[in-house]
Amino acid sequence: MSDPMPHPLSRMVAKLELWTTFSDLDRAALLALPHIVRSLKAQQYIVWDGDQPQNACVLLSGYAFRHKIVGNGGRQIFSIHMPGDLVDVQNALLGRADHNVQMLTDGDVALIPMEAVRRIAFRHPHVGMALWYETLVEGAIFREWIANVGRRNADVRIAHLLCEFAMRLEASGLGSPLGFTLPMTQEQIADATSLTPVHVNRTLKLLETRGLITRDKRSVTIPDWRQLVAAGDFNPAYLHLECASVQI
Amino acid sequence: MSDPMPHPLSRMVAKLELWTTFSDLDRAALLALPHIVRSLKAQQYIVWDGDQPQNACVLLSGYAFRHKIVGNGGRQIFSIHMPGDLVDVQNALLGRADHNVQMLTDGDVALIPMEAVRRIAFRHPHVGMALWYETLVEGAIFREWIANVGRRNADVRIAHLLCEFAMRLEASGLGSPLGFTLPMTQEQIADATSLTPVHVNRTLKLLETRGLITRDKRSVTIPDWRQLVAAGDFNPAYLHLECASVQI
DNA sequence: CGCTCGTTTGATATATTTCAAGAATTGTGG
DNA sequence: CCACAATTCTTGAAATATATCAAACGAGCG
Repeated sequence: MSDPMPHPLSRMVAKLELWTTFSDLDRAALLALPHIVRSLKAQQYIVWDGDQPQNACVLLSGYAFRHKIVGNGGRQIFSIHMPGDLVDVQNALLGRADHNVQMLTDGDVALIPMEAVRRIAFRHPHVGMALWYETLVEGAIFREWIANVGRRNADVRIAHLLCEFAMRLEASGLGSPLGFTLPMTQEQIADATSLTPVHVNRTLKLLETRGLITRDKRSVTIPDWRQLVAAGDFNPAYLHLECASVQI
Repeated sequence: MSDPMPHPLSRMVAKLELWTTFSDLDRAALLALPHIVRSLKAQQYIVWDGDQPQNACVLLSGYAFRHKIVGNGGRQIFSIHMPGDLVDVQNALLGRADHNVQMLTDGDVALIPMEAVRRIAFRHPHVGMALWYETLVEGAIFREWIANVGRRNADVRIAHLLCEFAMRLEASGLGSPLGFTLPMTQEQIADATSLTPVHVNRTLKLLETRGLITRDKRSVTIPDWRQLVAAGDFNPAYLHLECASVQI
């Protein structure tokens, strides 16, 4: 009488349904997408900058991130992904990858032939629409990151990153948003906030001193959500989760 | 025997056709989109952060930009738009605007009821696909901006901005990419590159001293495209214009 | 248990910001 | 079309947030 094994893509479907309502047919078509599951190790690449990937990729478990290396050797991280996220349609659909997608931790991914994704978008307009929405929201998040990296100080940037991660965890129904493990080294946090590992270290310490967070290794607890939101200049509107009625 | 007055939306259609091939029906449906044309003055807002816009918006002439104001009062510009660009579907489709869209210069826009856009995306899958592509490419550009602002020095950032602008001008078939007028004040350049107006001024002067650009008021000429590309760490791959065979 | 990778801390360097004021350009009303 | 007002641009000097360099410390792993 245990839970039936959930379909590997069900988390992704649930996430897409944040944006539209699917008919049973739409849902069935999504779950019927051909795919193979791969287990990957931390640090393993899913897509390399310059690749011509043939598959879309859904993260089933673990965490992943996207990044690019610039001319002076610096690395910039663009996003952190959690289970259920479509970690790559962009590169696959556009034909040639313009950035890297890499595992942050060990985890599983599902690879879906891009042709099948294209087909489902054509034949099931609501699915196509949901994919478009997904891309639009991602764009909104990128805009916020440009502002974060461009116009906020180190402490605000990091607080903002923590708020976003917490809120997206909550929206994905993964763990508690006020106490979680941030699966990133300080160097990775630095590359996500355009800082130096050294400065990230000092700034995290500062946030802790200010009573905004508590840390133990990589686990973070947030004693007072409102305070962290204020410190991080965090306005969740850009995540467009209204309909999902995510509240912390 | 003069040119027939071109359809106001034809530039937009041409731009979308960079991403797919349309049937005559698709093209006709796009040109038949209901719309009203508005003339706007420089600085006028098209969308305010927080709005619930009911229309998508196509830029017909002039320049526009998107930006957001952060908590400390800083402004971050996310993109510069030129004629033919869809300057707003994102806010209209997502329901509530998460940033501002504003005219950079005087110009005309076409407002299209969002419902009509949604309908055409449903009924004309190739159009829906092109819109999705458009959004994906925009995401790629945002990623590059995150990297630009986050991991490059002032001189490289500004050179990169100039390269992108030149290349997109060329791709849009507007003016010459090696000599153009950048319709931005130095303060706006500062907000696009996350710098200070003062520092932009000094850095532009530096680029000029290094022989990378020549300036006269707001017009810029690029004596040697390759050199500027090198100085700006500019790799146009992220614009995904391959098919458009844009060469400078 | 030793090694590697990540974290922590200190001292110093630097790119960029801030503040301030004058010059030039653009816009505008008479 | 001129004169005044308002931006925008330019330049200098001083301040600062963050980067760089360097080294020790700690924790996980084979």
